[in-house]
Amino acid sequence: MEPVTIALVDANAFYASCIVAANPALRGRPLVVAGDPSSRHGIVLAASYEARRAARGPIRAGMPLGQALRLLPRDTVVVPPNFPLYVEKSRQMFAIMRRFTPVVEPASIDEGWMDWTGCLHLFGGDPVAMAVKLKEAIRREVGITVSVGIAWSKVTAKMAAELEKPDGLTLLTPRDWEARVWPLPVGELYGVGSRTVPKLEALGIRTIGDLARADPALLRARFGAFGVYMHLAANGRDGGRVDPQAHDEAKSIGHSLTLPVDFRERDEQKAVLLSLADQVGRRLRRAGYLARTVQITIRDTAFRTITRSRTLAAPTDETERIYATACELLEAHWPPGRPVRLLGVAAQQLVPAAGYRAQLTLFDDPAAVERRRRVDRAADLLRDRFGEEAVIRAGQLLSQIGRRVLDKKLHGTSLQKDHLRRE
DNA sequence: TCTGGGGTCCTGTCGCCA
DNA sequence: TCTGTGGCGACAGGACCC
Repeated sequence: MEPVTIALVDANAFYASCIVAANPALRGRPLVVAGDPSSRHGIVLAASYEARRAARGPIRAGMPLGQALRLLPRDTVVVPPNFPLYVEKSRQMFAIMRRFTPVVEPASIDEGWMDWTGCLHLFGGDPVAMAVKLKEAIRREVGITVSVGIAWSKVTAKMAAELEKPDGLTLLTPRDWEARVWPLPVGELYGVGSRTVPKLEALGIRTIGDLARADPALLRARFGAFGVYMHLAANGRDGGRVDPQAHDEAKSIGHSLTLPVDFRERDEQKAVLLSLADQVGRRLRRAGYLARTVQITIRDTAFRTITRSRTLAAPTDETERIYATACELLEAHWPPGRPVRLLGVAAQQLVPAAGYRAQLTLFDDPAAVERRRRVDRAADLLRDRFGEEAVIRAGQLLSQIGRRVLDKKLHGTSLQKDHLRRE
């Protein structure tokens, strides 16, 4: 029998819980965290359990705010997101988890896996006793509740945590798996989303149990490697191991922004790209990476999204190069005058900057490289000292777009992933 | 109803090259 | 020299997660 020593800790309605922890007067009231609909950011990021219980239908993250409010009671409190607060609460939560074991793998800002194999003896070998202590410490010190699932692998622990929310504690053994997990709809399995469910149903697979009993050869033929994963996961044999280093190396760094109104003018579009490239470059430099590839994302008024990328002659962390490449991609793939709803810039194919920089001048005019580096370094220093708004690039000022448009969403969200990586 | 922003991983296609 | 093949990187898109 597999040892039951893998835990998943999942903060409940995390953004909403953080707001309540910081403003106890809101406790017990239906509350949703949502962006501003007037700038087309009006979707639900989180809903408190009071709100979910009081609603006349399911309230899900990602739902348009207007739609949610029609289901919610009139006295629902709508609050804007506060990303620095979430980052701080998340740091506190993971610090507590690491007091119990160093083997912690963050999955996102609000959940992470733990491997208790080496520390369970400190709690008399009782995983439930350990989970009780952990939940109590997080509740007392962070002011939020978490659901803990304990099982024998990452996916089984995740499924265990999903069985009881909020403030749950579920220990799942291989013996329980069939009885408790197999009856669930197949879309409840971690990794099976809304696109896959209809395809599985077309094969007569409606529950996780159906999936577990399905012919693995059929699943492989229909879904490839993903089919193999689904079959193993449905049988509780995903084999996932907790890897504390899993997020130490970033694979991409990107920013995107839904514009308050569609932008037609090239100047306006480029001003947005500059702001996004600036943010991406700053994060690259801060994290010590160079990017080989620059990708842009464009979403049109009909919500169709394209991505276009270019691999550079030499990797870079310079704002100006990232911006120039983003502009080239825009010019090459988006006709002038065509309106844009969203723009994004991402750095991919990252390599550590240490030890690489000396080679860069082989590809470029050394004086120009040095000048750009000094501009970036000066801007970074000013922002470190005086805040993100201390430096605005000329291209942004010259455009007709107000700072309001560019700044609001860009800062803060980038912290979500960076803080998961240990310095 | 009117649709955010941050990511990761996988797959298919195409061109290049041995 | 011609043709086939297989590996690989670049590129684009899709699906999923919170």
